[in-house]
Amino acid sequence: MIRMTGWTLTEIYRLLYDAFGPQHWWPGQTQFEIIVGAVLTQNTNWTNVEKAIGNLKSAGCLTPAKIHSLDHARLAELIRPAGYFNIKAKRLKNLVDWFFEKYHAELCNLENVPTDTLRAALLAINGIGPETADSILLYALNRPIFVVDAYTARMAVRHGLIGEDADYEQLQQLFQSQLPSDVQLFNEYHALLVRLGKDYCRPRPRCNGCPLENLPHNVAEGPAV
DNA sequence: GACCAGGCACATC
DNA sequence: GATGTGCATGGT
Repeated sequence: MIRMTGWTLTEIYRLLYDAFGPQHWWPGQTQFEIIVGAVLTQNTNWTNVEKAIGNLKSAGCLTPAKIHSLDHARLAELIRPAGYFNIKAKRLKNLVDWFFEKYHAELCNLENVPTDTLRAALLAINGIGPETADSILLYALNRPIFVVDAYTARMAVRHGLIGEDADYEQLQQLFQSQLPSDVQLFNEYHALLVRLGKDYCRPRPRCNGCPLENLPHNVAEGPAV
């Protein structure tokens, strides 16, 4: 087991959970809403995503069939508050088109598909990268996949858990190899890391009051990963 | 007014 | 294979 900081990922999880409590992720009332949110939140503040999802709901368009049938301009208009609305409209369409053509837009048809197969299929869709695919797998489809994001990378690098040149797959492997394969744990851990990141782990870090401030770290010199 | 946010694809070298 | 750039809104 790697203990470069003297702390295991399980112990770090406990520090975060004790400090912040349960985060109740993913915010979203249905599986499909979570899937849409995963695309809309790309490089965007969640409050902007909420507005876009609100627009889709108000227009009665938060269903696979509606998004499938909407023209690009109308979809882009509805999701405008989430930013990058033209590119995200295409990405949502690509995802929903795949869901229709391959699985007839029925989530139950995904249940028996192995996680690896599903992940590869999602990654093959233009506009769905590793973080978006993994967010869908974990939060919408309840698969035990750890979601890595910029905050995860910053925390792991700054506390010496991994080298700063680590890529997405290496970071994911770090967490998945050291933690039990547990959907609820992966759900809460990622959400807690986002909470940590928002409060303390920005590109210009704040340390005072950080639940991890007593861990050996190099925050002052740490790269803005 | 600058910085940042729960990325990704594509062009260029 | 690594690096740079476009995509865009809204909060701090």
